[in-house]
Amino acid sequence: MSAISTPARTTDLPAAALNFPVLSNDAGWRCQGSLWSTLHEVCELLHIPTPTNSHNEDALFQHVRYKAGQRIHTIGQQFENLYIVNSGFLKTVLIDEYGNEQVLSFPMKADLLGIDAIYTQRHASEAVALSDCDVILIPYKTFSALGRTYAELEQAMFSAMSRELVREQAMISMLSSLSAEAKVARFLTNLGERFGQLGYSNKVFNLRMTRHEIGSYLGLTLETVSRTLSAFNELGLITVDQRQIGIIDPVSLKALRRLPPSKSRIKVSKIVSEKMSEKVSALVSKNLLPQWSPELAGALN
Amino acid sequence: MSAISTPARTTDLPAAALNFPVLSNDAGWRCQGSLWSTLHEVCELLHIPTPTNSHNEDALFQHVRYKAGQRIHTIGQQFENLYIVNSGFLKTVLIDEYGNEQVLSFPMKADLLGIDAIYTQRHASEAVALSDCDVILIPYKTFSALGRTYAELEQAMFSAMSRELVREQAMISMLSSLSAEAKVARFLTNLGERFGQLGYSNKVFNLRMTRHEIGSYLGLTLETVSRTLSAFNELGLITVDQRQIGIIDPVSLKALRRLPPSKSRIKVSKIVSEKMSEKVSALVSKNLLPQWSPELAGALN
DNA sequence: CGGAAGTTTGAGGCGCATCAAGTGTGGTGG
DNA sequence: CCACCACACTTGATGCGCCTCAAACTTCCG
Repeated sequence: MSAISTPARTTDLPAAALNFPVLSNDAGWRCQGSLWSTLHEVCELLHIPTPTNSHNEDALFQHVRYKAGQRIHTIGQQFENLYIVNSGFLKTVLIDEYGNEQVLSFPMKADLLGIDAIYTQRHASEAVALSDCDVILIPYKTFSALGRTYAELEQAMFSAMSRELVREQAMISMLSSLSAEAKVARFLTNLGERFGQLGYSNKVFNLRMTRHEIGSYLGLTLETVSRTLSAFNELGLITVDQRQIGIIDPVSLKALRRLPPSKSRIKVSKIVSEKMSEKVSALVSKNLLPQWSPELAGALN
Repeated sequence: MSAISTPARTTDLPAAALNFPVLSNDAGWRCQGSLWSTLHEVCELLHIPTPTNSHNEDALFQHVRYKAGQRIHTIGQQFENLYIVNSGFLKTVLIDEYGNEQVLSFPMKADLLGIDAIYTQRHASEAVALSDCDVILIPYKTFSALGRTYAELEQAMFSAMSRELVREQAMISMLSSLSAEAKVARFLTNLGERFGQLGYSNKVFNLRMTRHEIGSYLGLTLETVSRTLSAFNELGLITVDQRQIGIIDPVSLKALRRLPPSKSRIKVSKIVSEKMSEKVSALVSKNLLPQWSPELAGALN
């Protein structure tokens, strides 16, 4: 991961002369693309309405290309830009006090990066390209100014940050209450759905990340991830060929859970398992069964 | 938790007649306080600079009092207000599809509630008073309008949301990489620090939440929380008397960790444990030792 | 072609959940 | 006022889910 194969740096960036937020940092060389996007194009990418009365003389936003392995920003780096993924796949990671990586997300097209830097004015996490990427650079100063002009923009930003907050809350809930199988199952279906929203197949796709990165993201070891994928494969829920995933039975995958973690609430779990255990265990091997699923619960009423 | 002892609802709310964001929901009766705060007072509470040129004719913000057990907002409830805690202690929880509670945070004075509702315009979580509370109500419409006037306000909001994002990221990291002991230790020291910032003692304080709620927050069972507290007590790191906690050795508590979860990075862990194991294990019983702490790492160089 | 990195699979062990029983405690009603 | 009950907490016994360690295999890339 951290071994970045830095391509030979041929020339210095001419853009450094501009009073634009300077592009040079130690995260690695970036091949400066010639593409620039208008505010309208950016809004379209993010699926937010273009501000009314926006003029063409509004700022243009620079595209920057990154090769797989390069970092978009690093922890502690001065905050200057927000980033929007235009194409490619990345990961964001936290590095703890002892050098351990914690994967936080796998951003892809239309995702927004860098908002965790607003508070301290320094990036709290690191974003690394998992494939070649095209990223749109939004200078925060420019964004702020635009926000003062177009209230819709500011509103969209609040909305995006709120959504991210909710996503992380769901992550927290998942991390502390789901079994390893359920985590992997959800990971696969969520990834499929995201690919689907981007126009790709939601059934067959390539994992861009290693088992290790998946494990870090889900709070598991890479061995557990590998074993779980193999188990799903044997059960006929998915097909696995290295990083090529085919989702065969998305319904069962989504239903895959574990018993409620404790006596938090209703005490039906025991009844369910007593009534259904032999029946269920006959259906699927091990405890990879979609037990405690809505269907099951409904079937008992 | 979910068994709220709803006080006898004596009369209906007279305030429902106002065109103010209506105070009546099914979350329970609220004793309407007579207190109102100015924008200046709110900014002071949040430790953000009061907008320059702000006039006294700016909106006033209503205080609302809640008794322990009452809900400030519920999941799915229409989003109308942000809330700022003026006094008291609460918890925010997510309820999953099967009724299980997931505690997300324990807000106290100066904390902001409700920002996770901006995205969907419905509250994604539930806020419950753990003690009698005084909460300031900020109608989102009012806030938006003020934000358009005072750019500093909007900036402060972005900052607050970004901070919350970073906090949740740290939570995710902790949930997936720390041992039970380390989680509880961090929980105690963090809580102490927060009390300290509010002017209370950071060494001696009362837990306002049950072991079950702590467990939910940390991704543990209540039994494990209880056992860990007892163990810390026997080791002389803290004192425990029901919910009364005394922190005796904050340094060791903070240093308390676990080995890196895997071969994520540097491979010194083995060397460390080989060199130090007998020495360390002689110092403290079990594996409650502050191993892999900065001090230890430094001691080997 | 060789080495590094990623992946799979197995064997074994430990951390924490689970189940269970008993003790304290605060609130409620007799 | 005390008795009672629901609830919170403690502590022990047991088991299993997932981590850890290890070895072989595959893929990729210089």
